[in-house]
Amino acid sequence: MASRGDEPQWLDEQQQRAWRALLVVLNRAMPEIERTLKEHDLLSIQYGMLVALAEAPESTRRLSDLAEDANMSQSRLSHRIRDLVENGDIEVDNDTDDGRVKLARLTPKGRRRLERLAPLHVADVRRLLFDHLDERQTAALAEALGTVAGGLCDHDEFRT
Amino acid sequence: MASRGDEPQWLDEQQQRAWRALLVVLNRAMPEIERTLKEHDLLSIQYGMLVALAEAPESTRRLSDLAEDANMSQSRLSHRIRDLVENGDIEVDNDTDDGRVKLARLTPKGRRRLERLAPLHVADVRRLLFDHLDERQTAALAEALGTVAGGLCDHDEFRT
DNA sequence: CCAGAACAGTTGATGCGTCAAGTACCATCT
DNA sequence: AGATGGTACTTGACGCATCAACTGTTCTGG
Repeated sequence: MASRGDEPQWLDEQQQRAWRALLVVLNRAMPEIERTLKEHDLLSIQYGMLVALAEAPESTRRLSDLAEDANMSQSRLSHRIRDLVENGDIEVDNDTDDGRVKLARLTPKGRRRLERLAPLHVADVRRLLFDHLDERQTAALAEALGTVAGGLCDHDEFRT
Repeated sequence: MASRGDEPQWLDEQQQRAWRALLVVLNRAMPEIERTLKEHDLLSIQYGMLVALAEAPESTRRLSDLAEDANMSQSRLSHRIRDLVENGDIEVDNDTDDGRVKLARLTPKGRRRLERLAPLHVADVRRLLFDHLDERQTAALAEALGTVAGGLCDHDEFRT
């Protein structure tokens, strides 16, 4: 561990390198990935919603859980789910147990759409990120980012 | 499932883990970092512009180079630089050599602003990312992301 | 030279994300 | 039962990013 200083605590050289590289990845790779999805009339946040539903039991999730998955506000979810419903990819029903809750369900049409898009999306991710990395680097990346992600989610659970 | 050369090429388990963790980092850490800057009336893209200028010789860069740094469109830069100019953090002058070009220069006021904000920004980055990682993980992250970033920039330079 | 292409930057319209305010429902306590 | 507070979701306004269209400047080939 670095010196637990009282001073501003700058980033050391490794941290600086990692941080700047992360920003480059965000600024270069992400827009391109988004672009491919947008050519098929989906935002990446909507793609994520379809994936979350496809992986859920009964292809169904509460809207608030769906929002939590992607760390997005309920407002944003409400806005972005409209298109998916109008397009017939998702159906939304009131929960019979709790009148406040609504349940989103992936329709067969939505699933087909996801299955059609997934290979294109994965191809982007591979081309932009993983084609540059060997197995060792990929494992190291998964471990480091996984640790950070775990920390972020734990930390979030303590928030009020 | 035979491995024929023309099938979709899914992500293997490590890649899947790395990719999902990266998305979590983006969705959780980045908004929080942005939030701190916004409390001081700066977008993170504007913070990046100030940093780029502070590191440039004469604290000066061409607008188009500034846009290239952050991989943003000239249009976006044009919109976002307005506030910085109006606020006196940056001054913009025509290049005497090339009538098309404008040069952005960080003012002393802008530099003070940056120096005031940097510690807060770094504290966020440390808290959200690097406090979760030991030295080995940080080095691995820097190496892997650095490789990806290098690949992205090289690839970009070949585009036209 | 000069015509066209390429480069540098700006502007305005449109769509998405954020925020504040609102409706509706449920849980708890007295 | 009624009051209070918390949860789930929607809506509309506003700010930022994207895109297309535009002005103005420099470069290039004939």
